[in-house]
Formats: sequence, C-alpha cells, structure tokens
Amino acid sequence: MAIDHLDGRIIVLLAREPRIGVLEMSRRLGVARGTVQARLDRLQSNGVIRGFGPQVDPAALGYPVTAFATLQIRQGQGADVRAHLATVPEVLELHTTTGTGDMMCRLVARSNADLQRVIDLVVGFDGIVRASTAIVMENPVPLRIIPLVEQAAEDRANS
Amino acid sequence: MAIDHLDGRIIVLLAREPRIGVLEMSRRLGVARGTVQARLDRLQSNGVIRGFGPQVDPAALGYPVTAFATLQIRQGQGADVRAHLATVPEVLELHTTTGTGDMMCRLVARSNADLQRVIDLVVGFDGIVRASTAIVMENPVPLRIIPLVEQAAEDRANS
DNA sequence: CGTTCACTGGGCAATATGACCAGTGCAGTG
DNA sequence: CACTGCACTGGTCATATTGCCCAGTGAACG
Repeated sequence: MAIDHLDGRIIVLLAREPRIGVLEMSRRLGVARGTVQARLDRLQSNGVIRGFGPQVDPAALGYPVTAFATLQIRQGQGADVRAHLATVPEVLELHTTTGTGDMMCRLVARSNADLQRVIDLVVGFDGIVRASTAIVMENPVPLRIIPLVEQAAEDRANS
Repeated sequence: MAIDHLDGRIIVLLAREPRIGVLEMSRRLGVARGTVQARLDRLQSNGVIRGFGPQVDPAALGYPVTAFATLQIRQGQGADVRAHLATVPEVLELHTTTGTGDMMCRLVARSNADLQRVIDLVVGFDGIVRASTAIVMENPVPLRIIPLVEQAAEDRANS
C-alpha cells in the first residue's frame, strides 16, 4: 500500500518518460533490472499503477470545450441516472458527492453551442431535477500525479 | 485533427490492452505493422495521444478521499492563487471556470480529517475569498475516453 | 542461529523494435 | 486522360529488449 522511495522514483521516471522500458529504467536508477521488474509487478498488483493506457486529449479529438456539471437527483433515481450518464460518450467521468449537488460530472463538447446539446442530453432524463454547469476556461494545473507520488514516497521515508 | 476509423480502433485497442505493442496490434487490426506505426506517430504528433504515462490510483497510494472544491478568488489575484495551488501536491488538477466559482480543483486526502488539513492549505491563502467543497462518495463512471473516441471515429466515418 | 526475503549480476532464447525498401492502389490535379 | 503524391502492403535487416532462469549476498526477523 505505502510506497518507498524507489517505488516513487520508478513512478516518476515512468511518468516523465513513459517509453523507456525496464532495462533503461534500471540503468538510470542504478539498480538491477530484476528489481525494477519486481517493483513494477508489485505496484501493478497492488493497484497503485492501474495501467499504461494512452492519454487522449479530447481537444485534439475535436472536443475543445470542457465543463463540470453539478446535478440534483430525484430521490431514489440515482441508479437510473448513473446508467443514463454512462451511455453518453461526452460524459468523461461521474462522481456522487456530498454537498449541494448529488452528482458531479465532467463533460466535453465540440463547441459552446454543442455543449448545449450535450447538456440537454445529460439533463433530459427524468431523474434529474436540476443541473448547474461551469464551463472550463483554462486549465492551469492539468491532471497530475507526480507531486503526490513524491510526497507519498517522502512520507514513507520519514516514518 | 479528426480521426478515422482505424485511428479509433488503434486507440481503443491500446486503451484496453496497453502492453500489446505495435506488432501485435497490427496483427489484431489486420493491417501492416508500418501502418500502425505511422498512425501512432501521427496521433502522437497531432497531440491526440499525449503519452502513455502510468495511471496511478491515489487511493492505493494512501489518499482514498477525493473532493472537488469551488473557489472564489479576489479580483486580480488569479495568478497568485494558481501558483499557490500548483505547489500543493494534493491538488491533482485545477481549472478556471465560468459560473458561481472562479476556479475548481480536484483534491485528494488521506482521510476526511486529513481533508480538513488540505482544505486549510488550499484556502489559507490570501487571494481566496471563499471555498465550497464537495466530497466524492462514489465514482460510478471513472475517467474514460473510449466512448468518446468511438464516437469521434464514427463522426468522421459518416462525414 | 537459521530462515526468509529482496536485491544483485549474470546468461539465455525469443521477440519486438526502428529503419529501411520496392511495389500497389487510389484520389486529386493539370 | 496521364501524372503525381500519398498511404498502405509485405518484406528484410541489425539491434535492443523482454521474460525467464540461476546462484550468491546481505539484512531483517523469529
């Protein structure tokens, strides 16, 4: 569960240069190849590393508009709404939350006009009472994991 | 910019089985290896595929709590706030948005109690007027891209 | 003290990689 | 119509990497 310093270095190295391979990694980290391999296997079976899927940029796919929608759900309709939203490709992720809304989802669209279509698609479902949408203008900090990994490795080292 | 059907199949295949390699892909898709290689190169230089970084699960790292925070910023302090948030490892991403808040960020924490520490860290900064936080309970649709890629490939085919 | 465990450093065959090449079918252009 | 550029095919080649094996070492632990 907790990762040590070497694990941290492996993940960070992999995040920075995903294509380098186990052998090159072992060279850079100054450890035996088998060690890196064993660590990687462990990290993957631990679930710390879920996989190495391609990181696709929706903007480059023709979906440059991102928005977050907060949804209020009619009591007892949660499961239906989830199933509904799972069928909409423009819904990139969905969370159930505490707070003013019941759910929060990330949407993408081809344009601001197209966002209207997507929102209609999302909201035009019986169990959804109300939706409030925030359009993303800029993304100063793109989804990242390196700082957290470094901190987790540090915490482990200091304990 | 737009992707065709083969591009779509490459991305989906890669998303499902990231480790398979170009040769195996060409076998499965029934095209020559050089073709897959050329397509991949093109997708990467297009920016459609940003990379193949490891997908790290914060929960497995010891950060099982996720939250979204909506921030209101004092006029003109935007840049300072961004710089501040970029230094907090628990801030996994940050967006500037329209709507009631000025910014929206995704946070993780070691526990609900630890979330308080993270929020204090985030909010304890001069330019931030107010923050409202929604804790994630469940994640019915984890961040995904396959349905969108398939739709983008379809759209291209039909045009 | 003995055992277990992770790591080292090495060797092996099998495989994938990047780099080429000539040939082919197709779409668009003059 | 002929020409040209382009993407794809199917093949080769040398090189690098992979997955797998092994014995030996050092540290932690009961």
